[in-house]
Amino acid sequence: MNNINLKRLALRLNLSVSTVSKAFHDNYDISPETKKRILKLAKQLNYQPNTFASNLRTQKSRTIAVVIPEITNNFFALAINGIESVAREKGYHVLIYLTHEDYANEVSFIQHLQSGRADGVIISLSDSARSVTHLNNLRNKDIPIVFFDRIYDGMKATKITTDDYESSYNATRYLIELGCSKIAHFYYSKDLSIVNNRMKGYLQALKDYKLTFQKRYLVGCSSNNHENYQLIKRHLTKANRPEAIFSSFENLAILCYQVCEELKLSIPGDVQIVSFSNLETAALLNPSLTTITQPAYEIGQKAALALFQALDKEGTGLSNEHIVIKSELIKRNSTTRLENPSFRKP
Amino acid sequence: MNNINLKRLALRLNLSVSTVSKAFHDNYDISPETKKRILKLAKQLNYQPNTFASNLRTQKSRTIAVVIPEITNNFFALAINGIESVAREKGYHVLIYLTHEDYANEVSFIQHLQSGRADGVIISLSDSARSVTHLNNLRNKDIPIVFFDRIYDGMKATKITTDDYESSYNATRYLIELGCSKIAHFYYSKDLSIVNNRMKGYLQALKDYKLTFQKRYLVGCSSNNHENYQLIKRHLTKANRPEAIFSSFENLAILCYQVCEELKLSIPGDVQIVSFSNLETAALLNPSLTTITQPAYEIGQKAALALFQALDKEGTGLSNEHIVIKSELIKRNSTTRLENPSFRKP
DNA sequence: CTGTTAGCGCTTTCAG
DNA sequence: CTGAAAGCGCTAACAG
Repeated sequence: MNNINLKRLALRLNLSVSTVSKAFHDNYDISPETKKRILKLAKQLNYQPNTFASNLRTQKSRTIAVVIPEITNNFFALAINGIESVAREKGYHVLIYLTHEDYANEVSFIQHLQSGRADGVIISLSDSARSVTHLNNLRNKDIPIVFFDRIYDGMKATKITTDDYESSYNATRYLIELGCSKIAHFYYSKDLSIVNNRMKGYLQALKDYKLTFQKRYLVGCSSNNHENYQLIKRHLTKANRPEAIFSSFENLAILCYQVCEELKLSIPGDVQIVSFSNLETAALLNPSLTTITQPAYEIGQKAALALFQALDKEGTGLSNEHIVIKSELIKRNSTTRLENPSFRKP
Repeated sequence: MNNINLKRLALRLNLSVSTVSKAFHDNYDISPETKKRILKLAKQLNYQPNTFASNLRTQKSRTIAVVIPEITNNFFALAINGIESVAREKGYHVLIYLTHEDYANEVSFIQHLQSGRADGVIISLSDSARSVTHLNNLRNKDIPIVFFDRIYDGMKATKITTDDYESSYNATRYLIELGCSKIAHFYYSKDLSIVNNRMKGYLQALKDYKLTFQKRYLVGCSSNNHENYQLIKRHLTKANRPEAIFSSFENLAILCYQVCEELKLSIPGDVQIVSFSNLETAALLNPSLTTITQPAYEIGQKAALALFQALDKEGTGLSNEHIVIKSELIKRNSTTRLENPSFRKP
């Protein structure tokens, strides 16, 4: 083991371990020359302090954990991008945990994170999450939590969401103003806070515009896309098929596209579609997709900033702030195109 | 600090620390009843062993690091998915580092990883990577490295790529067989292994089919998409504009789409486009996009498996295997559609 | 089957 | 300005 450590470094310099250690932590009294000598040899020998030893000693990991349902989804990918950008700036490391919408995974991850592996946790709840004792356990160990998008309201913690209710309301109104009266809403995971809010916005818009709500236009989907495909197909084949679709999730909208293609329904000629979606490139490729787009990168950044704030004033009582960020209704139709496409920034 | 640890657990049970410790490491001799007692109290008190203490002691972190250029890219997102799936199965944790194609970031991440924070590293090189002393430093600390997609050939390590040369050759041939003779190739980052191989496949196909290579159809792009947009526009406005485009990267293909839209060129009527792309949904939304699609999830899995193999037989000499995985040419045109869309699996 | 003990490598107080 | 020493929490060899 030619591994270099403080002790060996000290030995070669005829200094004590503590002196050498101090050289790496500026604030200590140590003569400039010795410091220079130490740093020089350290660089030369390519010395890297052992993370675990210092973590153990200081009880800090300089690491945050991000727990999300999935990553092959532009919203979460962008959010991680935002989180990583501020974490790196602060010299923190980022652990990733993917629940794949499985509550058991979520519990096991959170349970493990009590080990101190991370100083704080940013989480977007899994689809099937119910009990939250695992989250309470974590909190009892003074590990701060920040929720984003799929939040749990019952815990004192910073939460970051978008204006799901308002944007859904506006999207529905947009469809109504286009002249549609038969507007279907496709959703799943009724237990998720966001799903609920989106549905409420939809229902309220119908109400305000005096459209009678029809139960058959409220379509709860499952997590099985093949089943969903058939379900959607059935709905678009019926005599009374909807003139417009408002979808809670991008992948449901994509299924709608595929169904329309199979059924030779033109979009937006036969059916209008508006969906939550952050898949900018998809939208760019298909000019008839109107989307509600969440500023995922900013959400990620905000979440990370909130977490660091909590870490800084640790113990001073937890923030219970609920930050709501505006999402954008991006209207497109076959004749207009997006100006200044922002590509896959940043 | 109400934090529970081995010592406190032992105290409450009137046992020694070591006995308690043994209860958590099955293989030791310890009476079934004591073990049960210990585990019971541990669960009750919600005990979680301190990661850093055991890491420090065992010199193992049960953590791997993934260093990639970006994450808002379906290829890398899927790859992480694959990596995470096998890591979780093995009880490993995953650290994420995003270089944003910046070599300085790559160096600093790798430099830090010598601290032992991770047992091994999976990396796809940054765009601008040149010197590899940082990688050598890491290797000197016996931290295994696995390369994927954007590999560095000069180091003894497992490397996983797709058949870039062959798939590019086939894609080019496909365009030729459609009757195109003026085929442009758009690329960037000539230093990347994959870019080189893709270009070679393109050139060889031209040669084999006796098409004279024209320098102006070989278009090197930059990392600035706004510049690229203009560049592509210029190329598609010229009198002698290409009949087909073969693009090394998805985002360049998307720019082509946008340019075509602006110039009112129909795809595939006026211009055929084939591109490397893993953005399945985008392809689904736009039926005229023909893609070379890499099995990113499998690549991630293979990379992780290779890394764990290296970790297992640590010191027994490094593997220098180069695994090549086939990518798929998915042909689409406006009249056919994909059968059995796999959605965003898995 | 259980306990004692010696560190892993680092930080940090305290004494010189 | 430098050094000695204690200890973070855990593991594992060794003794009993």
